[in-house]
Amino acid sequence: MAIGIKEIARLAGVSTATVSRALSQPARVSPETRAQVMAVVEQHDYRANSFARSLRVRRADAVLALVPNLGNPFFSEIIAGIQEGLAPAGIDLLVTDSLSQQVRRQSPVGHLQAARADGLICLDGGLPAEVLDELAASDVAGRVVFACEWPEGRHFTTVRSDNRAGMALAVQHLAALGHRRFALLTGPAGNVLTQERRQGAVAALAAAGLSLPPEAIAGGSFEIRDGYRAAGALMRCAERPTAILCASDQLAIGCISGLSELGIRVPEDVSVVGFDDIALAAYSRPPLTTIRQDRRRLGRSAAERLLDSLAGRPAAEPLTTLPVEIVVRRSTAPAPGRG
Amino acid sequence: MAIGIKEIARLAGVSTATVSRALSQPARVSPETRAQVMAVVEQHDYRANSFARSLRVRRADAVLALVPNLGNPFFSEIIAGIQEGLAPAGIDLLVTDSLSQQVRRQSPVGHLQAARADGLICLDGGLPAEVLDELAASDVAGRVVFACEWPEGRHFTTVRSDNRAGMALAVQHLAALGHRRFALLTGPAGNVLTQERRQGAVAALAAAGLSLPPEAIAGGSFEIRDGYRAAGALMRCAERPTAILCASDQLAIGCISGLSELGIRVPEDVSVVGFDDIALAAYSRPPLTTIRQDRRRLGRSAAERLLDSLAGRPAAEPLTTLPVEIVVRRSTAPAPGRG
DNA sequence: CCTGCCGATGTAAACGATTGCCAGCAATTA
DNA sequence: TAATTGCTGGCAATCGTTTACATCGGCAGG
Repeated sequence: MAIGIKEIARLAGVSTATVSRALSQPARVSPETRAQVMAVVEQHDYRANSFARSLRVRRADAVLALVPNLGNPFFSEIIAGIQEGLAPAGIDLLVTDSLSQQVRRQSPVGHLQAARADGLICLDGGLPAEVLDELAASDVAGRVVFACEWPEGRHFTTVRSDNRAGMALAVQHLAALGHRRFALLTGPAGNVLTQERRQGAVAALAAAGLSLPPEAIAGGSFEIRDGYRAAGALMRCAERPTAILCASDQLAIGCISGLSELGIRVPEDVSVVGFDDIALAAYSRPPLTTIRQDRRRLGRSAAERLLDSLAGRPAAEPLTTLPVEIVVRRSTAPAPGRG
Repeated sequence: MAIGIKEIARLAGVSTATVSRALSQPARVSPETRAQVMAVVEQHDYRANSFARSLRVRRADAVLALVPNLGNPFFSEIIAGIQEGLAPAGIDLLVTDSLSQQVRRQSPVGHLQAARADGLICLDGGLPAEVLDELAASDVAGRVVFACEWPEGRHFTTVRSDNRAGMALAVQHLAALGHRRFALLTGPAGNVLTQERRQGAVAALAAAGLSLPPEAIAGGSFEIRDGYRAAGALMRCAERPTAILCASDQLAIGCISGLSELGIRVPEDVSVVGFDDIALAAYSRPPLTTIRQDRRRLGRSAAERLLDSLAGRPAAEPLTTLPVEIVVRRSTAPAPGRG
């Protein structure tokens, strides 16, 4: 089918070694020979078989990204960032999701063991312990980077946003608007982002002399639907909150939607802050005040970290924390009665 | 580093041939031998080097998905569907975007030529002609499937949604509500979906005895921002439309946002219909009436089509058109004055 | 003129699996 | 008893590269 190096060598009247060298280390062959080889190469647009090459050099030139759920649009921007970081190095990107891995009972480490990928970028902080143990094995750990989420109590290279600082920004913004009664819509239980953001919120509230009563905490996923559902629950609190902190923009949008069903106006009656700044945040009604995390940069940074590590220049600091910022739009306003 | 088949063979006291057979054709070795081999295999959790295997069997067990823009969340669901269709067959998914390919001046065909991927699923209908020519080459064409978008005037295997029927459903719904003055927010010029959807709209309007004046057509991308911008333009029409057909949900959401800035209420003053039924459509305000296309199924179907084709059972019909349906929510209402 | 060196090229051995072919052996059949 | 059949398992070629090492002129220095 496809033409091979032997045939190119024959047509150019040189040995296969020379063809190989003409392509990968041009300085090693004389200009005339190189031109001669290149002519034949281009004429047949020959491309070296990547498997033979990978087999020989023991390098896949590919990395695997493991995503909790490929269908979740939240991750697309991160994936794009990863791709962006990988492309200049000519590294290919394989993707798969944790779900299908589990279903097929195979571990992502398989790809590394089979030499199919040189490294792994993992966006799922909730991997089972036995998988984490595999990843922590000495010959694998150096080829793994966690991005966005990460498993607790482990020591993998990790790139993440400053989740606590983000929640602190949200709290400060709302407190400055005079809000005193807060509620929190959290993500899934056990998720590390849920915990970080909650702790960030609690700490910032404490710093402002405020607290978060247990009944003012709802949620349980990052999904729109749960934001919608939780709106009702929060409004049944004895002390109705005037400000709702959400662990994701999706939760915030669902929540606003649920509030409006109840005849509660945002931001007049209640202020809502999201987290992430997804594309739609600016165009939801009302436009959402939220914490922006640069997901593309997160991905790019993870890719670069991994590339460094694969090239044998491990970062001094295994933990990279990217800054976040607050984007004030129109879902937040002064607390009622302080107009 | 990783253990090889030779070592496994030695430890199990058999030849490499037997190890290979024990793993890939268990029936070919006796139960005792198999057990013996498997014990050693599991003890070292040996995984055959995928490159050596691919080199020998001349199969990558991987396909490449080419996406116009990885960062666009619209595609994530399709990608998830592709992965879903590929996983049962044990095929890996490589992804890249058209943009980074262009920047690096390399064609996606390169991956096929280099034997890195067995096939290509292309979500970008706007590839340059020379790339399409490469793809149409006889030894490549059978390994390519277009999904969602497709290039016109070519004969690639294609899986798509019934875009025309979708627009017809939208028109019929609005016409039944008494609307007579329509506007259309289109996607990017030259995009095949833009054309299909426009033609679907025009045809359905004609069937209802209605027409679409040129000044009632705006847009130019599928992005939110352009929906927002276009809202103003449409409202400056001499004959203000009472119904706006949008080529994407993002356009619709942007448009509604723009209309609300102008003090125009949806659906009281103007009805708006989207296209796609993205996750947020149900939770935007008002909840969006839209045409649902099953993006996951689209991806799955494309993967299956490609797998069939790679396995040498090409479909009788190169074109697969998936049904769409209308989801009526609250962004549409009877035309003003017909309460 | 000889020696040594250097740059350009070729030779051939890996890389790690799969698989066609064949041999050995036991069980079945004539 | 001899011949046939069927099942196991080993040998070795093969997939298409890369690269260590050998080779071969040519040229400069002695």
